[in-house]
Amino acid sequence: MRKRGYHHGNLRQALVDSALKLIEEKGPTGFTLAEAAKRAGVTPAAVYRHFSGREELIIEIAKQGYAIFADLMEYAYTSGNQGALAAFETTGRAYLAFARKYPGHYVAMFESGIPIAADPDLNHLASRAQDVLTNAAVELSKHIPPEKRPPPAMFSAHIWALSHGVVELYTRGGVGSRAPFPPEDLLESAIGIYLRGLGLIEPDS
Amino acid sequence: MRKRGYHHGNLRQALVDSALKLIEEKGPTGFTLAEAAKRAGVTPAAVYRHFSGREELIIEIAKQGYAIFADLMEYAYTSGNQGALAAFETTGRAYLAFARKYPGHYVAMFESGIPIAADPDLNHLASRAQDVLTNAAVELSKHIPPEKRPPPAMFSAHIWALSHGVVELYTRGGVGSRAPFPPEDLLESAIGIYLRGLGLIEPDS
DNA sequence: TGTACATCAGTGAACGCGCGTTCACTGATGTAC
DNA sequence: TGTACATCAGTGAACGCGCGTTCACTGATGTAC
Repeated sequence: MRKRGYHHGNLRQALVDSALKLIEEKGPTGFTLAEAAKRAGVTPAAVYRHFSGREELIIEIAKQGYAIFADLMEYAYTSGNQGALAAFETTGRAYLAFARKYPGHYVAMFESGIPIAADPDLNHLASRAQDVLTNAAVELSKHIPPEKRPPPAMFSAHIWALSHGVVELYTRGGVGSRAPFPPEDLLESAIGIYLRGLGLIEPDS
Repeated sequence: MRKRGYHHGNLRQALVDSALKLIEEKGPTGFTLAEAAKRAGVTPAAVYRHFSGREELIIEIAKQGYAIFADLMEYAYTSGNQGALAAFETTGRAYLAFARKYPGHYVAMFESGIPIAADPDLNHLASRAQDVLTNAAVELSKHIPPEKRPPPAMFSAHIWALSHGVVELYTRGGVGSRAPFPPEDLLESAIGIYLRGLGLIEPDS
């Protein structure tokens, strides 16, 4: 129990929380201001004391999502006494773990259609998340001979695209629902093959 | 000009077409039955002569999308006198080309939230599209020593996920809008590295 | 400690809107004789 | 070829609904004296 403020306590965060639950339950479209307010035990009009409108609430969720995401990725990357390679693979796994554990945030970040440029803070937080991935790529790149080294930003873009694709196609009831591979295995094996292609894993190991 | 039927001619397809335009213009959420009917020059109620409701219209669009998609991929794969490797890369490029040329279909297929299992025809068409990719993977797999060959279905799932991820993140105004790599380059280089990891491209070529 | 006052989070009612869907209908088209 | 009839694609009006948003308000909380 946190310290309570005026009437509700912390309505702003309570609204974020019920919006998250709504998104998780009903998908990206299933979120409405009215319903989120109702779940927080409050009149729809009360929302406007804390947000300028529907979009700003979604932006707030995306912001919190990017913050958690960046922390999680950074922690996965730096924790443990792993080499650059193992650290990179841990980070890949952390991506999927995030998508699973924070589906509402994930939707707000990647499927809600909000333009990241719309808000400076959001932009900054998204950049930070991207930097974590890119730094991991830079670190790992040092083990590749310079002449066959791809730009680290491209490197990390590849991994991000691959991870996102796995999440979208194979962790929901989409195209891949027939395929009998757990998303985790799918992503791990793909990253393994990719890193081998970069010469970072010995062909025979 | 096709042969005209009763009053409108071919309202069913006209509705599909205006729905597609709407999705392309306003995103996945921006499509409504009422607006699609209006654009087709018809009352909203007329829609119900051809579809049981909103969802059935979206399903029809997805079906047509999967049919075009499978044709396109198949054509890309079989056309030209290319080796298995070149054919595979052409197919990857065809994926992106489809997403660009048929954005409305793409959205209906992958972002509309309709469960493929909802309609047997849809399911069948989606399977066909998937089979094209998997067959390409099977063919290419023959060049990999059996003991290090991944299951072809996994192989093709990797490529599909990668392609989808590139489309979602880097062809819209999303996270990747900052990254200065054209999606086509991103996908091509990623597939190249991946195939090298499978031992299908010589390390030094 | 007690009282008067200012603040402002949340209320409740109302709004205009566009949605998906229904229904009895009408009138153009195709068909049988 | 001409007429009578059946079909059925599209109409127009209406529905109930929930949405996002606004507004004047109220009453609990925090603050000054």
